[in-house]
Amino acid sequence: MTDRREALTIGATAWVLEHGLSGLSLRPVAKGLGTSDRMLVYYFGSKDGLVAAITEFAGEQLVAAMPTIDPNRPPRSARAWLDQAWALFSNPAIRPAMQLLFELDAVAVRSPGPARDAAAAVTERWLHVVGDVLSEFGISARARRGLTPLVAASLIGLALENLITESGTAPDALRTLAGVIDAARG
Amino acid sequence: MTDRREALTIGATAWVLEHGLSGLSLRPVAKGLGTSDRMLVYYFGSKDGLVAAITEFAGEQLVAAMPTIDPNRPPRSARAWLDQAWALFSNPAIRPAMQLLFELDAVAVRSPGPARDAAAAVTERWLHVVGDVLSEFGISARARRGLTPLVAASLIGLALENLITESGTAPDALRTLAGVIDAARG
DNA sequence: ACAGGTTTGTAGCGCCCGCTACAAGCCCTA
DNA sequence: TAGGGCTTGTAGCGGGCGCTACAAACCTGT
Repeated sequence: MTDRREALTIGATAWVLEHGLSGLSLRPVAKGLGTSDRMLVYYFGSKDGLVAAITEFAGEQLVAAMPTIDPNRPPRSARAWLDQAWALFSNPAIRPAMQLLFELDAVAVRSPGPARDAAAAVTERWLHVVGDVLSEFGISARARRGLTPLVAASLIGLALENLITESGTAPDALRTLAGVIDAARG
Repeated sequence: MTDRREALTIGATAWVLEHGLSGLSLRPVAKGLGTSDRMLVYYFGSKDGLVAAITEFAGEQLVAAMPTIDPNRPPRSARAWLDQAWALFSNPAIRPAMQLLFELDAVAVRSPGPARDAAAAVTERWLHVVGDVLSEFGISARARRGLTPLVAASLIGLALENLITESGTAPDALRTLAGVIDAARG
């Protein structure tokens, strides 16, 4: 049934969030889900099918988790939104998702396929979200053209750096970035 | 002998640049190098030893390839240096190295070990290089504090985005970033 | 109650994996 | 030239891999 397949997809994605995508093999995943490799092949056709389903679902989850603007609590400044976004990116509970994102990126960078599709969707959505936020702050379309990809790339780069080195430079960078955004409001 | 080990490390790194690090297994690598898996185990102790040697060497290579300032041809503006750095990052010949960098990052993000050490070394070196460049442009230490990690993270984020989506937003972002740097020269 | 399609369990095939035992080859010293 | 360590080739072990054949169990509509 489709329900069962969805449940397995959700469970397998959770397994991947915890254990990583790279070393995935059917039997351990199946055991973790209380089923057998036979069933995973039955529902997903092959290991590639399972991985595709996981990446697709994980991509949707990541897109849904983007730190957009809450209409009920609109941030009062660029700084406030950046802090809000950074609090999400550096939240330990979100860490597995960030790890999976960069794992997807690594696969996507080397070859096309479901991983690249998912990574590209997440990236484009992220650009869109940042663009909306900047628009909300009254930044002109002309200024947004360069500022949107700059802000989006900065946050991704800082998140990656933060996961690797924990050097703690992000707050300073975010303060500077907030100044850049404020200056663009004109 | 140590010479043989170094030669195998170099060759294995080249193999990984072409084929990726994640699916590495001894026999294909050995065949590619004209030797046997037996020899790789002999010289590196185990597969983990080989991977550690590769990541370490690749990390050194990446560090050595950073787009620092050429004293003979100092760039005349932030824009010029950014263009120079971006030309390197988006150079097709460098692409395998960028792919390996993000593959190392993905491993590093999930667990400590040689990959994290290498990735952290590359990241810190990159921060250092960017800091030097900004200093060269006469930007104060105070302004550099936030600007250095911002510029470093931006370029990494843009490089990643560029490899995944080829959306072509990087030039606009770089133009904006150049304006930010120039403004900081005060 | 029963037939027929859908779902699941058992067993195992062939393959590649990391790694090792063993012996032969090699080269340097005496 | 003989000995003895460093280096290499051959063969294979145990195990996990993706995947499949086959049959039992299950559910559903009549």
